[in-house]
Amino acid sequence: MSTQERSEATRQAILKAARAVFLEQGYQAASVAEICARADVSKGAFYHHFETKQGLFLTLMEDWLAGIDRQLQALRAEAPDMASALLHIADLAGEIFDTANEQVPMFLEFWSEARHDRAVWQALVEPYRRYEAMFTEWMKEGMAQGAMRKTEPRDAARTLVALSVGLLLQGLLDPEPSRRVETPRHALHLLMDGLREAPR
Amino acid sequence: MSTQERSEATRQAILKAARAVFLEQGYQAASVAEICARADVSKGAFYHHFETKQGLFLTLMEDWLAGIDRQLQALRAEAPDMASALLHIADLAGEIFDTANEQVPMFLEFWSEARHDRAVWQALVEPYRRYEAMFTEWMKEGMAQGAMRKTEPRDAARTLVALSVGLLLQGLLDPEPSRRVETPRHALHLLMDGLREAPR
DNA sequence: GATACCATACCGACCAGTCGGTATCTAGCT
DNA sequence: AGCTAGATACCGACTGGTCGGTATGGTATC
Repeated sequence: MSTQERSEATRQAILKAARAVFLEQGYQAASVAEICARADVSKGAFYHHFETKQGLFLTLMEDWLAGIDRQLQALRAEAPDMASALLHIADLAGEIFDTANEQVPMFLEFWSEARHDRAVWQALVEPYRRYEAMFTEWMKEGMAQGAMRKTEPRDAARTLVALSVGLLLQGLLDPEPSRRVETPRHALHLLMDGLREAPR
Repeated sequence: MSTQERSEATRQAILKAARAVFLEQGYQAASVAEICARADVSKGAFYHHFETKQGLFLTLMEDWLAGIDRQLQALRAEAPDMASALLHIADLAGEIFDTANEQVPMFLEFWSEARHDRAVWQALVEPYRRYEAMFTEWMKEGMAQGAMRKTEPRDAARTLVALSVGLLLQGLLDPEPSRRVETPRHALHLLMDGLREAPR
């Protein structure tokens, strides 16, 4: 293995260990020493690869957000037709949410740290605004294509996001996986019914 | 002021200061010394009134949960008729959520700490289950009274809770208060439309 | 004089980050 | 090919400081 490859491997080992320790103990409680021990790496190596503990945390967050970006882009590419997409999204919701659930604890960790750390806050809010804008566009398309009734697209998008976030967090409280699949499916159906056509 | 009163005042001062410091810095980062300084009280006083830092945190959480309990009981007492309650809840949602928003940061603090602390976790999950059961009952009543269409009441309740939690967290990201009022109103309307009668 | 209430000094553990040093590799020169 | 200067990757002891919690003592109230 070349030096470069070894270096990259060390870096990845640190990132992996850090993710685990942050999840177990939380960002604040996690110690650099333990991350190093878990990665089987010295403190020198740690500070060679990362500026500070916060810097490492931000790197982790950027990687995570990049993953979300990719998933969303893929989702959009797969279903260019909003009408059919919205019809099926509720049926898929169960699965989607069950897989996403692994990442939720880290998401919570990012969020709660963001509340007390300017840099983390910035790095989290900016993508959130992007996602909100993106979903709003989707909603507009859905309305234009007649797949859903006309309402404030931005509020509709925010509602979808809020419900998703709520469902994911709810999943954390639930030990039984069946509810983590069924409730989102049901929930998205309910919301989509409300979004489809005015009843009454 | 009697000794008892003074003692109680000290206790309350500590609780108040602790709330502020926990909100500003988070549970882990908050130091007992700073809480004492903020409450203008010595460390001796602190450890006279509370077992540990965690004990204080749990007390804070119990008080907070007791407040929720009271609010929910009041809500239920005010609207014994589920049919009309569900019809109006969406219109009221904006206000409700705007007032509730002050408490959300503390809620997040409880939740994220619960992920890493057994005792906190237990103290948080148990009431959550109670609330879920309570909402489920409300949904059942709503269905029995013909105010909403028949679906899984438990999933419907969980959906309502999830959406609420999501909206509250979303409010944290939003600096402009108008969205904090409008989005919940809109969101609850959408969900209630889905809950009312099957469209298609 | 017993007890509840509070103050202060202090302890051992721990923590993020530093720093002097080593080992390995690469580039350029001869 | 052999040699060397410098860069890169890494090591681990150490520092200055903070933390939660305790031990001990004082004082006002019952």
